[in-house]
Amino acid sequence: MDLNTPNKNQIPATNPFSQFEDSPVFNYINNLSPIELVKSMHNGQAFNFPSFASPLSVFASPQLSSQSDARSFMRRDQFPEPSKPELLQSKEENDTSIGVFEAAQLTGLSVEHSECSTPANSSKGVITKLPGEHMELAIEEPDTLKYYCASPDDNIIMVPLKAIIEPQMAGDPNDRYCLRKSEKDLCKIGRTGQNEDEAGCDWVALISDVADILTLEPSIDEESAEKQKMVDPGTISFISNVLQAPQDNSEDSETSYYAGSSQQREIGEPGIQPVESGEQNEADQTPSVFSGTLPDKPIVNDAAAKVDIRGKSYQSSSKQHKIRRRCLLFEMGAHKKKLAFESSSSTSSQSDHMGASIEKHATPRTDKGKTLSALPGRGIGLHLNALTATSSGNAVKIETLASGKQEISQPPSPPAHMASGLDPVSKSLALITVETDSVPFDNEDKVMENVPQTSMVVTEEFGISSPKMKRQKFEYLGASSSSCKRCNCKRSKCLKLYCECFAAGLYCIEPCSCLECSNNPAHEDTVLETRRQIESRNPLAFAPKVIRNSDSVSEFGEETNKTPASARHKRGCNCKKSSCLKKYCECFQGGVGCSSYCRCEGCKNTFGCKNGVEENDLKWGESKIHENISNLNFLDIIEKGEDHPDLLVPSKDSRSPVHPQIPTSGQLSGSSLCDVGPSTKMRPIQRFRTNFFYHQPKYEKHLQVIPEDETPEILNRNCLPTSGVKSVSPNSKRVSPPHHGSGPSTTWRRGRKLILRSVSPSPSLNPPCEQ
DNA sequence: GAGTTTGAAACT
DNA sequence: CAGTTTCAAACTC
Repeated sequence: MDLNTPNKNQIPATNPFSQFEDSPVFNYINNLSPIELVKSMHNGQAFNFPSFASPLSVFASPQLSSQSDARSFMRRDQFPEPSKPELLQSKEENDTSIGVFEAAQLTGLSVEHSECSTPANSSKGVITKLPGEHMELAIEEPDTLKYYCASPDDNIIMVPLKAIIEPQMAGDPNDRYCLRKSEKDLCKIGRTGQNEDEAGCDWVALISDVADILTLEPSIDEESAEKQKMVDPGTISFISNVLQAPQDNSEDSETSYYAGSSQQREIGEPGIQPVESGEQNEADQTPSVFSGTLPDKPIVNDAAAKVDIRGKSYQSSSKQHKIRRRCLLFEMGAHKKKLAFESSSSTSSQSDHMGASIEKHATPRTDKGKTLSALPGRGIGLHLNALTATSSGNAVKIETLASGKQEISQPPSPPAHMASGLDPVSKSLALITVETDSVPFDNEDKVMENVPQTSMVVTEEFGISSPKMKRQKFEYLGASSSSCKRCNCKRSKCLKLYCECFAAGLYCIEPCSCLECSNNPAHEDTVLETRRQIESRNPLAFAPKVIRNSDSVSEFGEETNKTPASARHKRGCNCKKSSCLKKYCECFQGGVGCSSYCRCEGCKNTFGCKNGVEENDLKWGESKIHENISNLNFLDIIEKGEDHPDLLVPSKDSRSPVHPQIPTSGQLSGSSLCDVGPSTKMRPIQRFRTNFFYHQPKYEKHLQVIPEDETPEILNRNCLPTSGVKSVSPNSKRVSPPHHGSGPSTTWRRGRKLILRSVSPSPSLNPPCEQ
C-alpha cells in the first residue's frame, strides 16, 4: 500500500504543479481568479502540509478533530448533492483542471487512502470526486483535510473561505469557482501549512500507522476504524474520515463524534456514547462494554494484531493502553460469543445471554462511569463488578440497565461448560485480563480461577451454579475471596454488608441466589446511597477483609511470602465457638492467621494464632522503640492521642534489620500482616507501614477494590491505636476503627494526616513475614 | 434441601 | 459503647 508513503505523493506534486503553472490553461485560470495566485511552490507546500500537517495538529487536539469530523461528516453528505457532481463532471472535462490536479499529489494520496481503507466503498467520497475534481480537489481536499486535521488555523480559514466561495458558485463557471477556491485554499493552506513541517513528519508516521492498520487485512471498515481509534483519538477521526468511505454516513458521524470525544474516552469516562453506537464506538468503550456489536469479522489473529499495534503505538499511557487492549480483547470475546449466538441461535441460553448483555452493555457502561464519578473512590467495586460480570459472561443482571430496568432472568444456571471450564472465549479473556495490570481484582480472580496456573490467589467461580460450589472455592483466599462473591441474601436485598456481593463492592450477578436483590445496576442509586451510609458508619466497611502483606511487598520486587500468615484480617475475628477453625471465622476463611486484632476465644487457627505472640518481641521492641521513636514521622499520630500500643512494640523480625526506621526504610517487615504467629503483635510500626503500603496500587488492584476514601481509613485503622491498644490484651475488646475517636470524619482526617506525614517517598519493602 | 450453628453486621 | 437482634454463610444431617 502506498498509504505509508504519503510524502512520495507530496513530493511529485510540486513539480507537476509548477509545470502547469505556465500552461495556457493555468494562465486562463489565473485570469479568472481575482485572487492573487500563489506560487506553485507555495502551493505545493500548501497541499502537502496543510493536508498532512493539519491532521497532526488534529491528533494533538481531539477537540478540533471532533469539530473537523463533524464538518467532514456534513460535507460528505453534501457530496452527493446533484450540483456538485455536475460541477465535478464539467471540471473533469477540462484538461487544464485535470493537469493541475494531477499535479496535486494530494489527490492521489487521497485516492489511495480511500482505496486502501475501504475497498468496497472507496468509490465514494473522496475518491469519486478526486479523479475528476481537479479544482474540486483543491477545494475539497483541503477542506477535507482540514476537517480531519483541522488545526485551529485551518478551521478558521476554511470557514470564511467557503462563505466567500459558495456565493460565487452560483454565478461563475465551475472552473472559475473551483479555481478560486483552490487558490484561496492554497494560499491559506500555504500559510498555515508552512509552519507545520514537523506536523508533516508526524503525518507520515500517521500514514504508516494507517498502512499498518490497513495491512492487517480482512479487517472491516469498522475494525479498521476501531484500530484507528486505538491508535490515537485524533488519528481516529482522520483515518476514519479519510480511509473510510462514506458508505455509512451515520457511521461516519459517529466515528467523528467519537474522535471528537476522544478525550473523554481517554479518561475512561463513558462519555456520551450512543447506546447503539456500533462497533467502533464500543471498541473504545471500557471493558464493561465488550459489546456484541463488534464487527463480525474480528478474527483472533486480527485481534492480536490490533493489540500489538496498540501496544506499540501507545506506550505513553500504558494503563489506558492496557485497558483498551483488554477492552478490545473482551470485545473479541464478546464478539465471538455473539457470533456463536448468531450462528447457533438455537442453543444456548448462554449465547443468548451473552448476546443480550453485549448489546446492552453500552448503557451499563455509562452507568458505571457515573458511578465512578459520582462516587469518587467509591463504587469502584461496583464498577469493576460490571466488568467482571461482563467478562464472565454471567453479567445478565447488568443488562437491566441497558434494557431499561428490564430484568433479564439469568439462565437457570451457568452452562455446564462454564462450571467445568471456561469456554474458549472466557479463557482467552481471562488470560488477557491477567496480562493487564489494570484488571480489577474481581475480574482477576475469575481469571485466576479459570486459569489456575497463573493465579496467585484462586477465588470465586466463573460461573458456578451452586452457591456451595462457589463458596468452596473461597477457601484460602483472604481478601481475594471477598472480591468475587455470590450471595444468597433473602432479606437484606443485598444492600447490607451481610451480602457478600455488596460487601465486596460488587453488583450481584447471575450466580447469586438472592431474593429481591437491589444490588444491581438498575438500583444503582440505591446501592450507592446505601454504600455511602454504610461507609459513613464504617469507612472500612468495604475495605478488603483480609489484608495481604505479601502482595504489597512483592509489588516492590521483593520476593515475598505468600502464605496466609503474611496476611491478616483487617478487623480480626470474634469467634467464640469455632476456635477459628471453621469458616465461620473470617480469618480462617480468609486463609490468614488470627492477629492481635482478633478477639477470638480458644483460637486454634491453623494459619496462625495470636496467642503465639512472643515475649521477646515485646522486650526487643521496647529497646528499639526508644531508639527509633524519634525517627518516626508519624509521631504526630501518637501525639494526637493515637498512641498505638503496638507502636511501642516494634517488630523483632530478623529480616527487618532496620525496621525501627519506619519512615525511611522499607525494611520493616510486613509484619503487620504477619500478626499470626510469634511476631504477630510485635510490629506495630511495621504494621503501620505495611498497611500503608497495602494501599499501594498493585495490592489493591489484586485483592480488592478499595474506595479511595477508604485508604486513609485503613491507614488510620492501622496506624491508630484503636484496635491496637486493646488488641494487645487478648481479652480486651478491640475498638473497631470506625468507631474510634470522634467518628468517621475524625478518623478520616487523621488518616489523611498520617498519609501526608508518614508516607515514604520510596516504596517500602516489606520483608516477607515469617511466622 | 432443611435445619442448625455461627459470627458479622446492624440496631438500640 | 455494650447489649441485642438480624442476617446470611457455614455447617450438619
